[in-house]
Amino acid sequence: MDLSTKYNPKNIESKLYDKWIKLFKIENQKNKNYYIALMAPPNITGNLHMGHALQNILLDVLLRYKRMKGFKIIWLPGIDHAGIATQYVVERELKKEGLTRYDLGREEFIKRVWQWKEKNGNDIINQFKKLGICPDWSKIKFTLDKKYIDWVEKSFIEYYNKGWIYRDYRAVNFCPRCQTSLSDLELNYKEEEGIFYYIKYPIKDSNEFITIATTQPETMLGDVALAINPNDTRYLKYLGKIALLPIIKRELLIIADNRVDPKFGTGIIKVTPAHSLIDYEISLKHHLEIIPVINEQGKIINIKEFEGLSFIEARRKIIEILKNENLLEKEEIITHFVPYCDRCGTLIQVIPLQEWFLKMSSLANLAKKSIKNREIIFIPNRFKRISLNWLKNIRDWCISRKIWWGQRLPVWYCQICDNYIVCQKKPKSKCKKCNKNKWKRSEEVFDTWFSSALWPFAILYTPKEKKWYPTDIVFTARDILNLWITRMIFSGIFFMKKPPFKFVYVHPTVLTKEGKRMSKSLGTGIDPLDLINKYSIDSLRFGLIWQTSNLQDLRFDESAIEAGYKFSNKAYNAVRFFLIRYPQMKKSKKLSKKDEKIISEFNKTLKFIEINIENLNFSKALKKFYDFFWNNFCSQYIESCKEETKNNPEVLKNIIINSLKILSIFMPFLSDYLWQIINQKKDKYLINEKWPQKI
RNA sequence: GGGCGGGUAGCUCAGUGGUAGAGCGUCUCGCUUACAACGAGAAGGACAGAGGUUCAAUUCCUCUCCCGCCCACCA
Repeated sequence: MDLSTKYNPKNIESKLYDKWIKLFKIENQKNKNYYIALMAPPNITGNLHMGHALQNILLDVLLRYKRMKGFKIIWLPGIDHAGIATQYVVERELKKEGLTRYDLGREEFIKRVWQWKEKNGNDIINQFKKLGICPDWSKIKFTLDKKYIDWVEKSFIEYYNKGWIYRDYRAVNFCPRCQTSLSDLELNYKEEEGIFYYIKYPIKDSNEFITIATTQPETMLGDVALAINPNDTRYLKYLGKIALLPIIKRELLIIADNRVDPKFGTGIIKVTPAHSLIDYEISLKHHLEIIPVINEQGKIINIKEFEGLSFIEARRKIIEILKNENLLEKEEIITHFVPYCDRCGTLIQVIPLQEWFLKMSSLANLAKKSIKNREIIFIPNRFKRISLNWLKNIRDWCISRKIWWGQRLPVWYCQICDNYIVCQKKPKSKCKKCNKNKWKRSEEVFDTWFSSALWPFAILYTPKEKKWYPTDIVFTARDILNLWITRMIFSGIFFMKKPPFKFVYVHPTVLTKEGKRMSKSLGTGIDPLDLINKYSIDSLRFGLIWQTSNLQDLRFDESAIEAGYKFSNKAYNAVRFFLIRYPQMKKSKKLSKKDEKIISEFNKTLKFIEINIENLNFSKALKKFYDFFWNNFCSQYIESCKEETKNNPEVLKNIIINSLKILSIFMPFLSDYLWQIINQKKDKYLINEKWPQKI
């Protein structure tokens, strides 16, 4: 045995992983009982970031532990087509060539995205493999696999037949750059200064005015009513009267609705159902007309004097006219929250469109019930309130998107009239309304998250795979709790009659040491691959596990990775000590006091680690192991071996071997390497060993 | 407006109703035959602030102030 005094991970890590891959295969695992974990599929646009690294490393620790505890690990890897995100990236590529997606046309554009996917989509998988994690790579799934698509379509149809999916013309969030509607969760609100314009609306047949305040005066062109709070005695006298919309002179009925907050603004609102989500809801109750005045390009429509102006130009012109007519009472600078597109950062417009919606009330109740009944456990527990809170006041989910990259709705529109049919294959029958047979597939695609919501069961393609539902656990970042986790819960319960997982572990968000968000564009990102190159995979794993807590954030400190690097060497040298000191094993003797002590310390440590891994306290488990190994074992016991001739070398070997087994869930490369040396067994791997028992 | 997390050594964080701990950093001394990616030792903290409960509070309760996050239609 010829070992240098330094552990050199570089040569070892790359070779070992290739050997492990076949051990990860589900068919090659001998254990009987399943332990099933759900992988959050990364986007095909993505590059490995710290969040991925942390999430998958932690889950890998748990799964390696479970496997050694006797479970067959089911961990299916996958990638997500990520509709808007991917389309945006490819559009950006096109822009470099001076092209837009419209220059290519839909078909050609989609081809380009597929090309892009083939070229770059697997990068993320290769990067995931760098983490040393143990999913079965032979069963990789993609959200645009044929069978996956089939699940999504069938789910849509099942909801539709249940009466929960409907098509409607209504105000929705719209991104003018992406040219698509968005759900409430895909917006990013920024606090900004804005101008509150106080505008006087004359009361018909009187000299009186009432004043409303708005930050978007251009939308007044679409006003159809004014509304007060029914309990607001100041304005009750106006109830039922008619106000005249300035400039346009449209007659506006003054109505009452308790959604109006008397304390905000002047306590009176203008009702613009076309361009405000609340106003739309008010208009439903009062049967008001929708008058769209801003189109998908942000230009004014339907109003002669303003036709074709951008909404900003219209705003300027309107304010000017109001000033001239003495109808602008005042302007006030306020700070308010303004919605931007979460993907591309463009200012959101609310405009009315024909879209597809999923009724949420029943589904929300399904999810609520299972969370409240503790069929699903959030860890830490406080995170369940994020879900429950969202479900409590949820709106129907706009699931159609007008982008190109994604999965088309299984809807066929009649080319002749306004009829449509919901089904997977092109209808053969004639349209019942117009008796023609001209059907065209919808060009609308699904909200990516509709598809991701089905992930836990839509990735199960064969009868054998179908047994892998429900899963035991999912690890997630907290920013997609509702976007993804909550939606998987109700989808799973509805389609599979069981919640998709028992435990939801919410890991901290990785921030910079200064507490800033890690972001490439801000230059604050740290690339896990750089750290792997600089130290080693095991060191990265050690450092991330070390720093994990159940707090909301993790301020990343590279020194923890360094500690992992040093620890590798410590463990390596402990083994070296054994090999040098005891090249041949003598017959066993009685145990010394020191022997007994270290055995008892080991047993305590083992117990502590088991409890803490089961409870997902990864860093506590690792720190305990570190402390035991470095202080109790190396500094005390091994040191004592140098002098105490009474110590039993078998104890020394035993502790090392069992420690390597424990260490293998945290630092699998180092452990396997050392274990093979000390055991003199080639092609045997710790992942197939049993978790240590009390010595 | 509502909710949540945090404020402990220079940095990142553990921790407990009874005179404060780790990793990294700093200082001193050691290349002693597993390891200088190491060892021995040291410095360094009114545990955000105020009040309360208690024999005793960093730890429990209340309030305040900072930092961060989430939700909500604030027109």
